[in-house]
Amino acid sequence: MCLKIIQRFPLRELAQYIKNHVPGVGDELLPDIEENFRIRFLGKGEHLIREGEVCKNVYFVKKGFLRNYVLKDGKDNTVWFFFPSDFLTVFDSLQLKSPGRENTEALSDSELYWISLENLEALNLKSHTWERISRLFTIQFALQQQARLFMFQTMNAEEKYEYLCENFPKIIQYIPNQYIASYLGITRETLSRIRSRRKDRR
Amino acid sequence: MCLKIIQRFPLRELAQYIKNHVPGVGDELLPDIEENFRIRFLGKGEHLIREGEVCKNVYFVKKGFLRNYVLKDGKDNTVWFFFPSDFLTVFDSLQLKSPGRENTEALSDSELYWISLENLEALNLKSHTWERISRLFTIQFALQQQARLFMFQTMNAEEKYEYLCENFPKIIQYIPNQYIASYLGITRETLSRIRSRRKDRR
DNA sequence: TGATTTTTTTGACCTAGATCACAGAATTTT
DNA sequence: AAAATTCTGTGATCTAGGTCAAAAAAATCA
Repeated sequence: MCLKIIQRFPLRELAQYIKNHVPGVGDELLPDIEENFRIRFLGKGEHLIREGEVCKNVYFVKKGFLRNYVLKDGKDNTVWFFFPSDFLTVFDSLQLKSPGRENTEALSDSELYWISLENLEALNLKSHTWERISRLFTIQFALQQQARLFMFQTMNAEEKYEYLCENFPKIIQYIPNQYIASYLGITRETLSRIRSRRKDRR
Repeated sequence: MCLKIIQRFPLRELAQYIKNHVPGVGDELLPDIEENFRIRFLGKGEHLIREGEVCKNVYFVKKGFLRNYVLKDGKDNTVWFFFPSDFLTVFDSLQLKSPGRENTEALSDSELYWISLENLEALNLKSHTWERISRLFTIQFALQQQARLFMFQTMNAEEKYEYLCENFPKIIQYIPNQYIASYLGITRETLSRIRSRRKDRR
């Protein structure tokens, strides 16, 4: 009885998050969650995923913040930042079961829950509800990608930074400028100049 | 009996496409497809969707090719091209039920099947199989967005064009260069110079 | 088929943002 | 707290790709 409570306790963020984001879903998921998710700790600076690996898991950030990046011609391109209550994976590697180009680095001490794709797909096959949950989170991912693509296709350096300030204040607040620049596809120097011009204007 | 065959006939591309792309799915979908999809014709140059509208349907291209584009500061940004057997919608507008920024233009006389999101969601709710089909096609969409984003973040003009030639020869083959340029986020002039340099080299 | 419109190419120039090179601030380590 | 490292800011240049203009080629129309 007491053990049961202790077991459940660590996964409450995840269960709560799903309940908040998928209408009509309740506590019936808890047993599946408990059986299938595990926890993993990462120290600041440690890597969770390296390019060339096939990513076989989906992670959920309990604590900390992390960054996915791709190296191309020695240049560091930040793909995404992850904060508590974000799902983290290398989407193409996971879905295509092929080696990925992305690396995942912990920017602070972090705690993650994770499930293997194999187990997640078993849940999706077994239960319409899990299939629906997976679909809804895939929609969220697709919406993020689409919005970011729109940013890259239509905005200049300054507009991209403004967009970030308005829509992702958490990134501005917690992430070092060098990574923000690499996330926006501009150099540290350009970002620095944008920031100082911006300060002048007010 | 004969009527039934006639009714079914026009939707065979769609049913076949789903069967080809979703493992373990067979003819049991046909009644749902017949009941929920309608056909629509568009002449070359006609618009299917205008910015500012809430897109409430998902389309499937039976014949022709089309283009989604966004206008920003008078500049035309091509978002995507659609060919036979592609699904077409304005994803964010559809999912968020909010006015979209995209326009859809037929680049040739076209025929589309379409279903309302309302009816599609009813199928998703009623049937685990439809939920799965929807999830798998959402994954495909997300993969496309991710790959395109990678292109924008990491490639220069010439690399983007090479990437297109290798991965989307259909676009090179059928689409006027001005739209290819706008799809790559470069000017017609730059594309023209890349193409002539390329011709020189061989 | 020739006339008109649209698209593509080519050249001369320009500019947003990159690169290079340091100096000053912050962090982190000892 | 001093030393070492890692970040951020600023100036001087450079360059990929944009802009403008006008000709050549291709597609559409009558």
